[in-house]
Amino acid sequence: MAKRPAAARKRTNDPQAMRRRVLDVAALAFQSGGYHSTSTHDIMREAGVTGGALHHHFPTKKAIALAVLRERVAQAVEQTWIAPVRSARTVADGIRDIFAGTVAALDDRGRVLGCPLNNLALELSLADPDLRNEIETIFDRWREAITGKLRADGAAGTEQSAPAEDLATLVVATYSGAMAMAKAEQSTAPLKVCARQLAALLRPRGRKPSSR
Amino acid sequence: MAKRPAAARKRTNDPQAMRRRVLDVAALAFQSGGYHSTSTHDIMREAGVTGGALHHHFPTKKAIALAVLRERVAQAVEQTWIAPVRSARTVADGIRDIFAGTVAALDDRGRVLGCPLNNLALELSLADPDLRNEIETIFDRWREAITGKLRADGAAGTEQSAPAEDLATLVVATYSGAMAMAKAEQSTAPLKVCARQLAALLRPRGRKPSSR
Amino acid sequence: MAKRPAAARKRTNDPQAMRRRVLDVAALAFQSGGYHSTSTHDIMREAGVTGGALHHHFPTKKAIALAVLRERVAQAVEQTWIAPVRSARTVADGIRDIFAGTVAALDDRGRVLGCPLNNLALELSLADPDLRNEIETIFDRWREAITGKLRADGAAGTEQSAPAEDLATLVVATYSGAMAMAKAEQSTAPLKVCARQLAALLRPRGRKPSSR
Amino acid sequence: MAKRPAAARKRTNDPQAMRRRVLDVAALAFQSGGYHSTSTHDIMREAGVTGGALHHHFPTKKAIALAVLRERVAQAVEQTWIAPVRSARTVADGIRDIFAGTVAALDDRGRVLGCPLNNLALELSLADPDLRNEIETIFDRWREAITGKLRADGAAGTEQSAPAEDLATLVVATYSGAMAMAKAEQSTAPLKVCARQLAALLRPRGRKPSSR
DNA sequence: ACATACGGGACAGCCCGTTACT
DNA sequence: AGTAACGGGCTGTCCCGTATGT
Repeated sequence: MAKRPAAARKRTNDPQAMRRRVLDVAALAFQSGGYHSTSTHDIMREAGVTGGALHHHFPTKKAIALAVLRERVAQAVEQTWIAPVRSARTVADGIRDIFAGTVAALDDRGRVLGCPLNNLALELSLADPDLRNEIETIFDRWREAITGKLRADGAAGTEQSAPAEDLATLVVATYSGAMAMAKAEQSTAPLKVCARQLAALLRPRGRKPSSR
Repeated sequence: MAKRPAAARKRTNDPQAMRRRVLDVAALAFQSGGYHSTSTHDIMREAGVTGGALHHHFPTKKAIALAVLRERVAQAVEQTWIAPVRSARTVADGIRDIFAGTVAALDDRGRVLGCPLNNLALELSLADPDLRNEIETIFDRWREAITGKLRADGAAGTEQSAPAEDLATLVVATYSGAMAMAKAEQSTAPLKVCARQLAALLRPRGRKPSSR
Repeated sequence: MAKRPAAARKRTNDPQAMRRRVLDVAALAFQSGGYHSTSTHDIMREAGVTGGALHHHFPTKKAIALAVLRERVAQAVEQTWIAPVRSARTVADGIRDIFAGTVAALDDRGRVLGCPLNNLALELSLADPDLRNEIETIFDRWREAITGKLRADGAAGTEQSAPAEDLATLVVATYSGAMAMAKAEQSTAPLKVCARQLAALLRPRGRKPSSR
Repeated sequence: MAKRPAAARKRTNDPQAMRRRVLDVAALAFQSGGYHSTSTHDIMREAGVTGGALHHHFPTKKAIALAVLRERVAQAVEQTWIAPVRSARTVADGIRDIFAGTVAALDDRGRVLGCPLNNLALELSLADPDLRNEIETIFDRWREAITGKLRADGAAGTEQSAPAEDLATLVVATYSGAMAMAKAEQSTAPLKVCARQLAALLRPRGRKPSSR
C-alpha cells in the first residue's frame, strides 16, 4: 500500500528543513568569512539549495542576515550566555564557567572565529538600520540577563560596588573585546586573562568596600 | 605650441600627496563601510585618482589595506592611546582622559564609526595572514604601552593587584568591546560606563579615591 | 471541524473572476510597461493570485498575452473604434468623434500610455508568430470596419477620391502614428493635429466644408 | 633586438572601434528584438566585447540605449528623412522617394523590422524620462525638417491648404503608423498605400497632378 | 608618474515554469 | 481550483587586476 515507488526520484517539499539548512550554512559562513565575503552562491552550494528555492525563502541577502541574527545569533547568545548565567549560582560563577567553556571550545577547534554577534555587529551596524536594530536588541537582552542576575546576587547577600547595569555592560564589553583580540591573535589567551580579571572584580571583596 | 593650454593642466606630479590622499580616503572608507564594501573605484573617485595611478602606488587592494593599517591605523592608536598613556601621570589618569576624549569626539560627530583597528581586525583577521599579522602587531604595541606604564606606576608606589600584562589586556579588551557596543547602539554610553569601571578597578585599593 | 476558522478563509472559488482579474491587471501592465518589462510575479501580486492559480488558467506568459490580445485589446478596438465608426453618420463624423474622445480621455489621465494594440504590435510582432497573427487580425478587423463604412458612405452619396481600403489604411496608420508621437511627447497635440488633417481629407471635395 | 616577437598576440587599444561595434550591434539588436529582450550579454557576445570593456564605455544598459538613440537612430532619421527631404525638389517629391526607398529596402530584406525610432519610442517613452526626452528630440527634428521644407515650397509658389507644422505632423504620424502596420503584417503594403495617400494630399489642389 | 582601455569572472537578484500538496 | 515550494538559468551590474599608452 505504498503511495510511492521507491525507485522514482521525487521532490519532497520540506520548507522548514530547507530554511534550517540555509540558515545553518549562512550563520557559519557569516562568522567564518563575514557577511560581505559570503556570496549567496556559496550559501546555495553549501546548503544544496537552488537559486529559486533560496529566493523563495529569502528574497534578499539582507533577509538571510536578519534571519541569521534572529534565529541563530540570538539563540547562540541565549545558549552560551543568558541561560548559563541565569542558572549559575552567582554571576561570578556563571561568567567563569562561560569563559572557561568558550576557551575549551576554541582550543578544540583550530581557528578562533570570534563572537558571531560581534562580527556581524561591526560589519553591519553602519550598513543597515534594520540589521543594526536587531543587533542592538541582542546586545540588550544579553546585558539585561546579566543585570538581572547581578541584582539577584545582591539580594542574596553578595553585594556589588557598582550599579548592576554598569557591571553588566563591562562584562559584555570585556568579553566582546577579548574575543576580538583572540580572533586577531588566534589565541585564547586574552579570554583567559579577561576571565581572571572579571572574576576578581566580581568576587566579593573580603571586607566591605569603602564607599563610592 | 602645447596641445593643451596650461590652465587646463590637471596632472600635478606629486606622488606623495597622491599616496596620502589615497590612504586618507581608504582609511575613512574602510572604517565607515568596511574593507569588502569599499571598492577600489570608490577610493579612486573619492581621492580623485585614476586606476593607473592607484595601481602604481598600490598594486593590489590588499596593499592598500596593509598601508592603511601601517600608516593610518597604527598611527591612530599611537596618537589616541600610546602617547597619551605614556605622558599621563598614571595609567588610571591616562585611561580616564582617553575615554573622555573619545567620547567627546564621538559626540561631536553624528555617527559612531567604531575603533578602526577593531573594525579591520574582525573583518580581515581570518581572511589574510599578512593583514592579521599587522593587526596583531598593533594590538601588541598598544598593550605593551599600557603594560610599561603600569609597571612604571608600580615602581612609583602605586601598587597593582594583578600582573601588568593582564591589566593591560583587560583595558584593551574593554575599550574594544565598549567601542563595538557603542557602534551597535550608536551611543557613547557603553564607553562612559566602561571608563568608570576601569577607573575603579585601576584605583589603588584600600584608600579612598582622590576625587574626580 | 475545519483547521482554519471560516472568517480567515480567503479562498473563494470563482475561476472566472480570477481569470478576469488577471487579464485586467495584465492588460494594464502590458500597456504601461510593456510585455517584457512585466513579470508574471507583478501580475500575480497585483491581481492577488498565486503562482499555481495563474498557471492553472494560463500555462505560460505567452498565453496571457494571447488572451489579453483576444479578450482585451480586440475588445478595446471594437469599443473605441469599430462600434463608433459603424454607428456614426459618416466616417468623417465618426473619426472626428473618436479622436476627440481619445484626446479627452487622455487629457483626463496624467500619462499618455499609447494605443494598446500598437504597443504590443511593435514589441511582439517579431517575437512570436502566434502573437503577430493575433495582432494582424485585430488590425484587419479595424481596417475593415472603416472600409465598410466608407463604402456605405459612398453609396449614400458622399464620394471619395480613393479606394475605401486605402483610405481606411491611412486612417489607421495615422491614428497609430499619432498615438506613438503622443506617447513620445506625452501630449495629445499630435492627435488633435492629425484629427484635423484627416477630417479635411475625408471631407467631400468640390464644395466648401460646412463648418468646424 | 626586437622588443617583442611578432608571434605574441597583443591587445590593441582602439576605443572608438570598440564603441562603434557595440553601438552597431546594439542598434540592430534593439530594433530586431527590442530593448528589453536584448541582454547585455547578447551585445557582448555579438560585438566580441568583454564585460569589463563594455562597462568601461557604457556603465549601464540605459547608457547604451541613450547612445544608440543619439548616435544611431538620430543619424538614421537624418539620413533617410531629413537630408532627402531637404535636398528634394518639393516635399511631395521627397516623401514619395523616401517611401519608395524604404519599401525597396524592406522588400530586399526578409523581415520588416519597423522604424527604429518608433520601436524604441513605444518601448521606452514611459520607462525613462531621459530616453523619452531623447526620443522626443529626434521626433522634433524630423518634423521640423519637413515643416521647413513645406514653408520653402509655399514660398516657391506651391500653396498648402494647412499650416506647415500640421502637415509635417501628419506625415510623420502616417509614416510611423504605416511602419507599425507593416511590421505587424510583415508586408510593405501599408507603406505603399500611405505613400499614395500622402502624395495626393500634398499635391496642390485645384489642378490635375502632372503625372506618375 | 600617471591615464585610459580592457579582461574575465563574479555578484545579488529575478525570471518563467513546474511540481508537490490541499 | 487553488497554494506554496522549488528548479535552474539568466539579468544587469560591478569587481579587481592588468595591459597599453603618454
